[in-house]
Amino acid sequence: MLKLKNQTFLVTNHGRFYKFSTAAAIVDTTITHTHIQEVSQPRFLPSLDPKFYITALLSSRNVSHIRQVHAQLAVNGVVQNLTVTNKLIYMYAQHKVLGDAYALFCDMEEKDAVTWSVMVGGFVKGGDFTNGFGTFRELIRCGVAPDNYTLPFVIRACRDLLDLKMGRLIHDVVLKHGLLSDNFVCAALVDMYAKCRVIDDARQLFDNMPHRDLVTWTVIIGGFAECSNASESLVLFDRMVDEGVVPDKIAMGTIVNACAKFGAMHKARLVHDYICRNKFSLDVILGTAMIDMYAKCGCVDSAREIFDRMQVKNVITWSAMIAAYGYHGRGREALNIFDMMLSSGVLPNAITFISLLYACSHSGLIQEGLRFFSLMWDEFSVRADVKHYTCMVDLLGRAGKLDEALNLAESMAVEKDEGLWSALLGACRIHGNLDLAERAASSLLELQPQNSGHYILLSNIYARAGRWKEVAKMRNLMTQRRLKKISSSSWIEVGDKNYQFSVGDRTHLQSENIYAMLKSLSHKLELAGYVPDTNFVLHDVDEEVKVHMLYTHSEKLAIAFGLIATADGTPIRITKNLRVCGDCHTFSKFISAITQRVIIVRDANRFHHFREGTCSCGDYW
DNA sequence: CTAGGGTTAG
Repeated sequence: MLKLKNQTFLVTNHGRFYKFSTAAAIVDTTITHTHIQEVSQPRFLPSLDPKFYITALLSSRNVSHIRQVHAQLAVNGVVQNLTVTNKLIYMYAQHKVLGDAYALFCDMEEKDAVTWSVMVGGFVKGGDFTNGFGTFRELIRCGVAPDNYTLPFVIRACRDLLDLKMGRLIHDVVLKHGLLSDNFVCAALVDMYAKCRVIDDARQLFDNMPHRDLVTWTVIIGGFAECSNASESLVLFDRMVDEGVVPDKIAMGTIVNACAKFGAMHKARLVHDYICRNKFSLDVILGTAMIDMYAKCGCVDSAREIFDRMQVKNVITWSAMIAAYGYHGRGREALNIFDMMLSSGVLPNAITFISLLYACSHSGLIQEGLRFFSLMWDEFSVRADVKHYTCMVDLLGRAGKLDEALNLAESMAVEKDEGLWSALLGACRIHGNLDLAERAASSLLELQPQNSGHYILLSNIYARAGRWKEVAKMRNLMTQRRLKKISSSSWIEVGDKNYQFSVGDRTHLQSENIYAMLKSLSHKLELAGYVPDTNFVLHDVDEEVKVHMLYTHSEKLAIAFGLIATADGTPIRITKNLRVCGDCHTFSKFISAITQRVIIVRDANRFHHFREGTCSCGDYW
């Protein structure tokens, strides 16, 4: 061992030098492992029982502690012990010192299965997927058999990267080594397929598992929710409980999220009840999820109750509550929560400000919105990104300040995305600025060439201006590019059941009645002055077909079903997984007027209350 | 000595 300058130590091991700084080189091994500490002069003991080092590493609380043990190991030659070195690599990786972990890994003359999985896992957990895959490839190249520890890590990397192609390759490796029977491996595959939205493959693996454990259940339940299959998600949860698998708080969090996503109020109450009965603590994650669930089921006051009862709140909790008030059009209360947040000493982040600015725009709080927009950088060093600008464009646009909205968008340093152009387009709706609308729509088309809605929109803007050549061009482009339909669903809850409708849905048992209801309504709607906004249908189809197409929106189907299935006086609550088109809003407005029913539409997490032909919530339809 | 699922916005 050499002492360099007076603070640095070099320790040799197998002819290789390890460099340690002051804190690193010193371990007083005469005292127990819990007392690793700095002393002025290093005192080294001869090699000790590997177990000692393991315990020392286990109690290391920071990188400097790990380095100290490492130094001691190097001096005493214990580094050559596989178990100890593996643990050392593991600890370095845990503390995200991947360079040191890898240096050690490369130095090892002999590696075992643990060494490989610790290294692959270290890279993947640290988010370094390239090196994670690289190390895995190296493992294969060295003729080592991948095992049930290593594989979940690489599968997880595929999941995080949404790399389905690689995922399928790894799936083959799993089959080749007969490891599908391992729950960790299989659950990872199910999760990977679900996150890549190949839910059928996930389901198939899941169904073929002999002993499904809680994690796999959680993964598939969350997977179906993520893939917008509400009924399967909720049903699977019940099936899991029926089969005697006891959910933990993570599983509860998953089902809470499913309820939030689908606005499944009845189920939400049951889940809440289950959580109370089984005495789950309202930890910060589950509590926050429940706030979100109640808010997205339309019950912002229940959300607030949970919020008030939570002992620990983090920035996500506060942001969720602000967002909840925001999309219910209760802007003042959202601002109030923000003030409380600041008083409690929690710092807002970028998402907090998105929620806050949205709350302002949906409640018409123009001045406040502008104030927060400048304050976020000046006082909280949160830089405005495109989402914040979108909120501001929305806010100014709704207020009729189209020029200011445009100026703001122009002044942005960041690139405009789809949401920003949509907000500008929304602003154009109010003030009919054709040039800007055309620009916005063509930008949308450029950004999302696969979204057929943009083509139709632009085509109609041209049609309105009588530019038929361009209309034809749009039509041709659409056929050329063989566009996928954007799939959109609506959910409605009647009693304790949830019903899902997709565009043009005829699978529902009461389809006949639903379409008959829409037909019988159409006359009354017409009398009331409802003119279908054919903006959202292609221009060169027959008028009759057009009107038919208008009545096949998932939301309208759901509302018609709601009129049939619910008792008079019950508000109809619809949840939609995409932002609804303008005509759906107009439609809802007229339906609420002629039927005297309250219709609550939730889309893209915004709530619109239609009562006797009016819409609250700062919407400009 | 190694392993998995969960919170806000979009």
